[in-house]
Amino acid sequence: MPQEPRKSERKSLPPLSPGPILDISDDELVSISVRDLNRQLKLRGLSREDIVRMKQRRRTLKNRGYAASCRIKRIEQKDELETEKTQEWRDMETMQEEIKHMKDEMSSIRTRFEALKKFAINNKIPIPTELENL
Amino acid sequence: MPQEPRKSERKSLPPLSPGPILDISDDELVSISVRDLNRQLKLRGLSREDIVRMKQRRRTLKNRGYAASCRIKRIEQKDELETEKTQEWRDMETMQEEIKHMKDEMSSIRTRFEALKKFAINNKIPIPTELENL
DNA sequence: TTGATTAGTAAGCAC
DNA sequence: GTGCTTACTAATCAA
Repeated sequence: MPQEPRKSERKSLPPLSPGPILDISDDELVSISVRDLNRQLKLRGLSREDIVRMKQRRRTLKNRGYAASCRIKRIEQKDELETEKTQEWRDMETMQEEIKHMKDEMSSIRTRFEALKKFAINNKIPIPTELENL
Repeated sequence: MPQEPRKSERKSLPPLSPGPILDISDDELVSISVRDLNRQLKLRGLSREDIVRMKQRRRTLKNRGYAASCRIKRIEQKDELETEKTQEWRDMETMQEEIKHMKDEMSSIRTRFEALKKFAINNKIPIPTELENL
């Protein structure tokens, strides 16, 4: 099928040339139900060949749409993956901060415990062994 | 361009029909340098039309290859994203465990500190205020 | 000219 | 039949 050259514009395409007898726009042809299409075809008494051609045009138009949704779906899934990755990255940052905070707190506790122990030693206070080590 | 029907086998495709005069396989045609191609074309005295046709066949074969690498690249990038996501998920599990472990440790320390304080109180040992609270 | 990317086409598969 | 997916072609753009 010949295609008009597309400049920098790739969104639309000239409609498929209508059949020699039944002229119907691309939009109509993809929208119409098979029942109604057959009715129109019979009504206008198209030849078997023209009918086959019209069916094929419909199929082609449908395929054009399917291909488009397939591409859209693909980039949406990719975007989704990237979004999830970004979110996970944020979550990890939060957790890293939580860990850092806890480490600081732990270190502070140990320091103060050491001070307490030194106080006990300086004041000759005996501490039970099981309480001595943190 | 007519295409042979592809059964369940979509990896290869029958070669483009060779030009009417210079017969060369698809593989050779895409591999050969422009220089050598021109040389062969001149050598065999092909008509201008045949030359154009041969050039176009070469371009088409090249495009076939480009399209293939493009598809491969796309799925590789997707795999890469998924692999990274999996790794991040593992990292987060590790960090969760680290946090849990630290929480346990912190809780243990507080418990023992309380025991120590109770010991001091029971033994009437005065502890400086600044050492009293963890 | 080459390589990459996009929309569109046709084929095959699954439902 | 319908819808989706894939390989391929042609057009277009960038280098």
